[in-house]
Amino acid sequence: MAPTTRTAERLDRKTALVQAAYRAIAAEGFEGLRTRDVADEAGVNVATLHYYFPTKEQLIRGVVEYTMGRFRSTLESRAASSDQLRSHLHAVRRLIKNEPQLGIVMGELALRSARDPAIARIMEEANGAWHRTLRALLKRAAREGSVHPELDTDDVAALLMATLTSMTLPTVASGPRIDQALRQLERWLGVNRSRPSN
Amino acid sequence: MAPTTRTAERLDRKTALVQAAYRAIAAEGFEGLRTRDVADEAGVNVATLHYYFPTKEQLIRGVVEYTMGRFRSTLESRAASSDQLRSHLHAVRRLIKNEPQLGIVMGELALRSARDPAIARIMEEANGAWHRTLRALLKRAAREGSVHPELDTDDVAALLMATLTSMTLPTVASGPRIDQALRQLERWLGVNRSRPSN
DNA sequence: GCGCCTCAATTAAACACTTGATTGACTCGA
DNA sequence: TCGAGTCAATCAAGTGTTTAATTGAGGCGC
Repeated sequence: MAPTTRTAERLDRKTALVQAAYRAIAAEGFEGLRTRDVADEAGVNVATLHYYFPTKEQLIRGVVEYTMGRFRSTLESRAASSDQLRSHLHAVRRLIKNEPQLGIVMGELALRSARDPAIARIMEEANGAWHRTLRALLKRAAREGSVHPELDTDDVAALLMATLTSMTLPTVASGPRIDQALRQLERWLGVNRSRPSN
Repeated sequence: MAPTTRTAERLDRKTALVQAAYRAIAAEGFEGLRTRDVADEAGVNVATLHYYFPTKEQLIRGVVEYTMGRFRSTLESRAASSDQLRSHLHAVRRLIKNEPQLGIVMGELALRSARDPAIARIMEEANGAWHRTLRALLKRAAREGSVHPELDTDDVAALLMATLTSMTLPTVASGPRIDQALRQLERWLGVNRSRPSN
């Protein structure tokens, strides 16, 4: 159970602190983020938190990295064949459904990016990559004939992103409407299972 | 310049406080909402704020009402004829574009609704009304032949809401992608101006 | 008109508690 | 012994809320 080396221990503790902060933000928002609570949750003293993260700001940076990493790993899903597009949509939806905290924290970060240039830059970068990924998936699907070849891939990718991003808002994510929205997207794309392609 | 009656004066001051809080939330989020700052911004003493709003919580309630009212007045737009749908989409987009604060505060409220049942209830109610409005617009458009008659109006309405709601997130609202997304929606709906209907 | 009272509105100054950050001592493995 | 890691205790600056006092407009008897 105990880590073998100092370095691993140190990593463990840092990660534990970041994850505690992540959970705190998910539960109470940035509004309710308290260094004491995070330290308690991680089972250490406040001073220990400040040993690893000199300022609260740097702890937040850690949460940003952790959160984006969590999300990125889903985006890089290596689905099999032609319906990569469909599986991508479902993967994102499943991710938020299985871990609602991730959606909430992403939402908090998105809102914070309006006041925090560092976060804004990171989010913009990630969104750019996401947009390119989606556009590539759409182009391939168009080439393979599973979606209409004359779709404006830029615009469709933007629409997919907007819809998926709206899941970070509890008012959207909680009800049944997000599933309805995704279903309609699949219908229009022609990638829904019941009516395979045309 | 001076209000004529006591009641009007009182209303003015309450409104001034609510609007100051509204601006504070837009600028700093709930995280940065301070009663002193709000009072200062409204040009009164902190105690005066608490004279009108016994607790910070009740001040926030005031902001919720104010914000939802602002949004509702746009939803009830009485556009002319068949392209009510299109004009509704544009009205919402224009609203957020002209007053970015509204989008940000709505986003903050949406996130807060995860921890505040009172806000959750209000937002859910508003979303229900919005969904019904959109569905009605879609059904009328289908009857009039401007959109495909076999669309699942529930699902399309949900998709429209998700896309529009994503505008409350700065990461979406700031770039050009939200306009691309809306353009694509109009294309699929068949309500875009360049290719009127089919 | 004039003195007296009432009361809504407003304020300066606390009050009680929180919060991010620091300090200095202690632990314990290498 | 040395130093990375940890903690109890502490600090300065907030932070929502309250209190006690002041102001000034309106009512009323005279």
